[in-house]
Amino acid sequence: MSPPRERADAARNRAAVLEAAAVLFRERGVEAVSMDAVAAAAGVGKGTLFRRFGDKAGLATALLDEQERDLQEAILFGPAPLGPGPPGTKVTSQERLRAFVEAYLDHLLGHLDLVRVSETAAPGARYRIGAYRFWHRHVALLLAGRADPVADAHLLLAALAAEHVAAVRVELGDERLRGSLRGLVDALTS
Amino acid sequence: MSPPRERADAARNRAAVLEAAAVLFRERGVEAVSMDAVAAAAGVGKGTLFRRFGDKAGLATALLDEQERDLQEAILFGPAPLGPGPPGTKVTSQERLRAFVEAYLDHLLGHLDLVRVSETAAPGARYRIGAYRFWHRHVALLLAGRADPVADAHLLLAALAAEHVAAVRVELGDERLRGSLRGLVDALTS
DNA sequence: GGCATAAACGGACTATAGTCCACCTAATCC
DNA sequence: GGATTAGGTGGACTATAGTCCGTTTATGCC
Repeated sequence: MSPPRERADAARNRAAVLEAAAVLFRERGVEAVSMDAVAAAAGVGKGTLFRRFGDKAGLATALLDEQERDLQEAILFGPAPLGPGPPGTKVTSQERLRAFVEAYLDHLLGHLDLVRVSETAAPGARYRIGAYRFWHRHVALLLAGRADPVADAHLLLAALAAEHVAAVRVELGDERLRGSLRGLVDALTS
Repeated sequence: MSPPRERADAARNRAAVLEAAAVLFRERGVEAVSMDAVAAAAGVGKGTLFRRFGDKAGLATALLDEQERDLQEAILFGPAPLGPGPPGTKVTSQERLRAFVEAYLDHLLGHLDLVRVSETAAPGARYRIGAYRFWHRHVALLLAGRADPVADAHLLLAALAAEHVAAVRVELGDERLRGSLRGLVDALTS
């Protein structure tokens, strides 16, 4: 079974779409850009755009993919406290969880509109994409001491939903937002 | 300044729309009903429907209004632990918060699709509607012991967002969902 | 009752997401 | 290099949310 490679025209168009979308989103804001506009700017038909990315959330997810990979890498293999550090490193779950929340918030606040679209375009979209599963698994592992780490991990991630963070940020500002999340981590790992 | 009363035709149409919407939503599910269908069933033009309710979220909010009023009444004036009870009643903030979360979950799970639409139709819709403000104020008062009750109240309500509850419920079931929320309340009021 | 007016009405209109399918082409095999 | 074909392409099409504005009507006043 030779792995069926991606066809050259497909690869070209995928790159063109991502490039065009990145530019348009930066110039006009994610919300204000229609899928028609992205297709036109990429020199591609609507059908191609949707076949490849499914919907606007899929396009946003694809654009976020690279940055999220970096963060995921750092969590799995990077230095403590975000990552596990080299073998023998001493770091508590609480420290790692705090570091995760900080890092995730940095990531989120840096791409808030994009994440928001990727999470809210379709109902339940957030919970189906691979990234959520990754964050959830990581947090659940760090909450191993709790009665129901899986449920509690969802709870913590609810407070990190783009929609929620966007709304609360406007009212309270970044600092109080960060503070309350630190408080939550502490409350869950005390 | 005599208060300008609602015109008779307006009142009639408002009632017709709410009635028609309630029936259609029950029969076909909230998601599957278009605004056109609601307007047609109510014997009303699209313009009238949108003028009055703004958008689909507004319509859902109007439908929820009555039930939410009951809950709000019970919180403000009803018997303990959900309400304050008669003067002199002894009830802790933790007890009242637990009761609120239980009662709100009952309400939410009973109208999940409707609440979901009311919260997610427009970006940030959830945080602007009056009901959210009410729940937030109530929770913040009960969290008076915390360093930042306002921020922490948003945190707790994030875990009660319809989108979140709908997704987690499917994975964990109602019991574990309730359990994790009880755990959060305890963690925030310890 | 007739009139003035502000409010409400409703359907045509626009914009956008997302689907569908007839056609095209890159890769493969001989 | 020509035939084969899986997969890709793109634009016409549908469905729906939401807007606009000319027309209608309830209401208060004379």
